[in-house]
Amino acid sequence: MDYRPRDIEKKWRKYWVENETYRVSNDSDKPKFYVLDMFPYPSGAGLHVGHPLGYIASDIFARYKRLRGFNVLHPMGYDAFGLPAEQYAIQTGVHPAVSTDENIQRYREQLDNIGFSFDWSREVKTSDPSYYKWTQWIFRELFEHWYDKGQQKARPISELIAHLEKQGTQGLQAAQSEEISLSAEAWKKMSAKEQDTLLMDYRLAYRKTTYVNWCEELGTVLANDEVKDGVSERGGFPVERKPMLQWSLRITAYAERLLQSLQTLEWSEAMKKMQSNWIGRSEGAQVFFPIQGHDESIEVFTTRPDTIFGATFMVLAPEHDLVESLTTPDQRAAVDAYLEYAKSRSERDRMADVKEATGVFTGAYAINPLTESPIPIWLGEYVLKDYGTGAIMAVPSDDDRDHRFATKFGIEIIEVIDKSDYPNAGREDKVGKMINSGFLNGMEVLDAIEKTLQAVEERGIGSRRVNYRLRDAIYSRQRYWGEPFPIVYDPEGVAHSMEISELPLELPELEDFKPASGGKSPLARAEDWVNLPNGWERETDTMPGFAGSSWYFLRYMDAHNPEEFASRKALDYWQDVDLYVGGTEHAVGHLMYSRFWHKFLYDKGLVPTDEPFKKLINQGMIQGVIESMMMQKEKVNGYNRFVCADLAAAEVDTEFVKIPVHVDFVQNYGTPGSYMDTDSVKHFTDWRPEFQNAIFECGNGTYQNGKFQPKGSADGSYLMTVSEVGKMSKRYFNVVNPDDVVERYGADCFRMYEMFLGPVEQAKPWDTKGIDGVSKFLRKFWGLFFDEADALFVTDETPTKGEQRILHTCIKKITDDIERFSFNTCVAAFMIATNDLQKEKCNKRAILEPMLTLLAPFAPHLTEDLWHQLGHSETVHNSSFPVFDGNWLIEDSVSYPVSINGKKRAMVDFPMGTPSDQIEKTALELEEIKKWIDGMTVRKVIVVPNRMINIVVS
RNA sequence: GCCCGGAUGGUGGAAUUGGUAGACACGCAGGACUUAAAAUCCUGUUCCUGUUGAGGGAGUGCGGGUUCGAUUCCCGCUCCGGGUACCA
Repeated sequence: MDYRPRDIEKKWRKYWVENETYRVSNDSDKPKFYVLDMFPYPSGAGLHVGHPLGYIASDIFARYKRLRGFNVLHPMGYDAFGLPAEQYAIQTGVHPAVSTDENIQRYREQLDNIGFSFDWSREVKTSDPSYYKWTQWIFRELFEHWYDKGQQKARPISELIAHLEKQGTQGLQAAQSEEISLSAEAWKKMSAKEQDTLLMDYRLAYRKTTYVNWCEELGTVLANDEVKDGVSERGGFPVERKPMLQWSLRITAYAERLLQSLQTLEWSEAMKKMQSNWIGRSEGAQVFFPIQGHDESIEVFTTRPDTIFGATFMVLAPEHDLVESLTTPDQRAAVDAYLEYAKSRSERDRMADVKEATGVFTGAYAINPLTESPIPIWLGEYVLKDYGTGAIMAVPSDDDRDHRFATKFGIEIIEVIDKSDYPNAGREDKVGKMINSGFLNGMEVLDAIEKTLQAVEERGIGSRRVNYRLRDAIYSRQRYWGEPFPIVYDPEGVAHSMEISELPLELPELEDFKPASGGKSPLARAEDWVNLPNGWERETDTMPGFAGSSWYFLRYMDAHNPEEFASRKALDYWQDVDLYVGGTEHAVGHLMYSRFWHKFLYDKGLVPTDEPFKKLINQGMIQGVIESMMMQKEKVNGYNRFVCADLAAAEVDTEFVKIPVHVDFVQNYGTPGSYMDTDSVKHFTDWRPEFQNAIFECGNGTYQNGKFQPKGSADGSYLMTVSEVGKMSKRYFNVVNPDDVVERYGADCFRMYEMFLGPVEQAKPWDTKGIDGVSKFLRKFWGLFFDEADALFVTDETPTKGEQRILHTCIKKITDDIERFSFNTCVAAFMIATNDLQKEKCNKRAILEPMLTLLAPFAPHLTEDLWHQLGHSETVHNSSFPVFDGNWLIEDSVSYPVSINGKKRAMVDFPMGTPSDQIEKTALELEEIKKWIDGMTVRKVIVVPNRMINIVVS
């Protein structure tokens, strides 16, 4: 019987669906294991061969765990809200729900084609009201809670109100936007609106005016990680800073816990580092600098309190609250001009010229609290409103930016650290001895920091303080295709959360998805929906992309529960995700927000664990080969002119642009010798008719309008192209669809080839060339079960020791390698075992059957087919993984390499357990060894039992 | 700039605790089968040197170090990939 992947794969996929083979129960005596893939956004482009890499790895692991006796949860679903569908709707009028569903269907077909073991009965979709009901519900919970820094947990807002009524803000340790001090009487006297505003300072989901990344083109606000280099990540449109009233989530309340519990996670160090950098904890001091002639003082945060004697000026952010009152009349004009300038500067401008200091003097002076000398107060855009206190004490002697500023504006610089003992130390290095610093003189920097902290606290001019770079997450989007906020405003403008019984609040139907006027969401146009009969109004913003994906892994545990986001029983059984597989691009976005939400739910006692994802594996990107031709920028006599890459390099004065070419047209693509022959050029001009009359010039001659004019005896075009490795994308014409590979080689082959390409975590270019090796292997493996006449031929004879050794070597290797996520070496091990068994002409059931189970996670279809051919009526995927027996691997003898000074010179066999001294003696007497030690002195002989022998001579 | 990764044959990669560098594949070369081709199978394939054979030398980005022994550990560089940035 021939191996025909197309037939058997279809057959068994149908069988698995009909038999609900991958359906998982929440009721099981088996230990649980939760394997999760990162939520895909179903884009219109469908899957390319890079996407399934992680899914294949996790599928292998899930199937392996199942065979090892675990009850494995391995679900899949869709992050279905998002900008692209909405942009598409604006362009075409197709409702985002419709295009999203089409895309999902396409994804599903592509995923099904690869033979994954997902339990599709648990599929979730974030845009489904039965799902986003619970996204809204969690938001509502966040709105109804504040964070108690004393107890280190979230508490209900009602308890905060009770506290305020009883004793005002006294004794309150809360995470908040601005520190407030208030008496109980003052609280009680406040209007409802005033109380609402005050509570917003505490709520975990709150509304306030923030400077946001406003993108005019998209008509919406973007999160920091949706902005790259000052333009929107999607579409590349300009982004500017704009103050707007926005919903935010107080993730900063959890900064310390998010940082601390990173240590408990099995994530790559790189990943943890990225998160801890993002949180950006720094220890230092909060110090108050009195202002000359004012009651107020300026609060700064510094990590270098030791340098305070060198603080010769202060700098405030242009947006700082005190700017108005500090500015003196004669500086007024200059300050106003600077503020005008600062406002015009977008984030992008600021980034562009980081090196150039700008600023203006306010005319006011502060008093350095330690030197007691007056120091000038400046404004400068290098000080950021949102970081620390929005004001700094500037120490030009020990800070590069302060130094640049002081040099430019002629401000005094006092050296406070003698670094003569550290000739290589830079300005900001924390080394050296204190000078010109009063009571600190003579101390080492680190001691001086501690001493200053003490002094600052003793004198009551400040205190120790920990600062975080992490900012609260802006949670409003002025879009249609997202979760509506479960918030209504009364006529006073006070925000109220909707009753749980009123959820889900569904999106209203709209005809037109363009943003409404005044930077408002398209929802504002659904007046019937916005305006409630009682005169109240709905919030018209919607939630951002990360809302639905911040908790989806919990919903899979109990995907259709209408009463709760997941039942207590399901949560207690599944606990958390044991293995999470996905790309690094979510390092600080999704992974940070999910951890934050999870900790909040944990505080509420709603989930049993403090962290959602125990182990994380990051799959590398599969890249594509990008082939381009060099085209002269200017047309020549009205024709486009393409030239060979070599010629283009020689014509230094001519400007060229790279025109990407479909890789299929290019000969030897992906190599330095890639080129377009005459046929390729013809294909190209057929494909891109706008270049029909173009000139194609190479060393061999010139091609135009279907004719090749050779130079000399050349017989065709040899137009060199430029090869690069990069993103697989439509615009480079290098996208490879997994469906095409599966059609040609079968899903089992595709799965194994993706794994064989290299370590999962490493980025690598896709190249179909090597796939034949895997395809041959699968045929060979199949062939083990059949005789020359292609009839099934498997016997019940007792296997030989050699056959057992092949099997058990393979079991050990596969088990070890799956456990350490080394799937490429697994494939190699299967190849070795198959080659060896073929040589032995092994057809014993006792060997071949365990081999099937071993291979089942990798090649689920082929193994299922052979398993049934062997007479089983149950699926191979519910059989049990073969047990390794080390006894079969015990050898009678060991081959030792014999080295002279670490270089291998001979091999010699010894019976197992030969004593070292005898090994040493025999080794020294070997013919091949003697000639190396003749005339030399043997200094030492090292014998590592069962490993090697090294003879040291001189 | 700072923080992480990485660099091994013509190519993808292997070497798990410091112990035989190049497993397993691709490609290439030669051979078998075939009228022929495809498919399949066999042999060879790090480089240099050696007419064959045997042998010898070099070799894991570069330069040094530790060690009997280094792809693996340490120090200093180069290049590539990713993250991040007036962060006080």
